[in-house]
Amino acid sequence: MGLFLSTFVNKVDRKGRVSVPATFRATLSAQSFQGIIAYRSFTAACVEGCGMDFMERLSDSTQSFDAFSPEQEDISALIFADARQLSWDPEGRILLPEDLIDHAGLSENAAFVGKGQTFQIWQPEAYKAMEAEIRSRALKNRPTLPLKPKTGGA
Amino acid sequence: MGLFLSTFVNKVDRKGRVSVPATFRATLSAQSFQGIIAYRSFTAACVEGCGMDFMERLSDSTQSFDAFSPEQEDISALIFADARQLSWDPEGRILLPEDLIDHAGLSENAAFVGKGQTFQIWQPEAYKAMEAEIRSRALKNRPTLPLKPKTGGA
DNA sequence: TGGGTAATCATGGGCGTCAATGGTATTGGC
DNA sequence: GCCAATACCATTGACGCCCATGATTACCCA
Repeated sequence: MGLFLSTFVNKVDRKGRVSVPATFRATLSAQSFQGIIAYRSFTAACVEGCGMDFMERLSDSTQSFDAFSPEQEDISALIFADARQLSWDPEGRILLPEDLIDHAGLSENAAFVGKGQTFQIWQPEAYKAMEAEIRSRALKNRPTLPLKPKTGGA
Repeated sequence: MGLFLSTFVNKVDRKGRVSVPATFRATLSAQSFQGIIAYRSFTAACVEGCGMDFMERLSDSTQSFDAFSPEQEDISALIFADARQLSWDPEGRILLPEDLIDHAGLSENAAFVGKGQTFQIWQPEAYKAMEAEIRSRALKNRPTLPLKPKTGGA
């Protein structure tokens, strides 16, 4: 399937360009759109990233709401209206729009944080702090995850 | 499939012309009608936009109402009767009809707001206000979206 | 096992192209 | 013949593409 794993910190040059980690690009290479979809997280100071396939899955999922329903409206505004298609150049870099940079507080460096099906882009220090917080919470709460049975070969 | 993503603010010139964002034109390029379908939103001060394909899907969906039913009547009046086909010129601009401009309160600029399968055209300030409201609500409510399983190759 | 080599990836900067925009000309309808 | 819609053209500014470079990693062979 191809997952987004690990965390990579890359430089943001003075043009606002930043290299998408090669492994992330490899994960996305089979998709129709050669680039990433990025939108502002509506809960944290970071940028959400994914591929076009995931966006289309999101779109399919909203179909369970009726057209013109309020839920449909909100999700659209938060995600689809905010999403940008950032195609990468031949070297694998994307150009980060100004408001995404502002929202995540990016400056010198950007951290690409794998989250499985998707990934996030953080200001490295901010992510470090967030990670520490999550880790300390995990020590207390011991979160669990019900494992789905393996989907046999098919 | 091709989704309408992101938000683009373009100028409305003194003739009432406005460029349809190139990416929107690209998603519509495969369709039969080279232009957009536009009608007044019946819930907000904006213009709804889509391609001919979506119009036909809407038409199919109204079949779930009985012919001559009140719902069928209403939807027809609200959408089909109000919809117009705006084809773009060689530069990719459409001419906005007067009543659409009035309904959305457009003047200098027009914001093309992607909504996945469709898009909307807003007066930029009005959309900003609407978006801020949705965003603040999202911070409180933390909306979630049940993801449909990936439509495996089949 | 260690050194050398080649390939890949991240980075920096210059240049060409296309999209958005504004204006003018032309055509067709009333 | 006037008004409006559309086609044509010209400008500019952002973005995409090309080059070159450095650094790290992976690979190969002695």
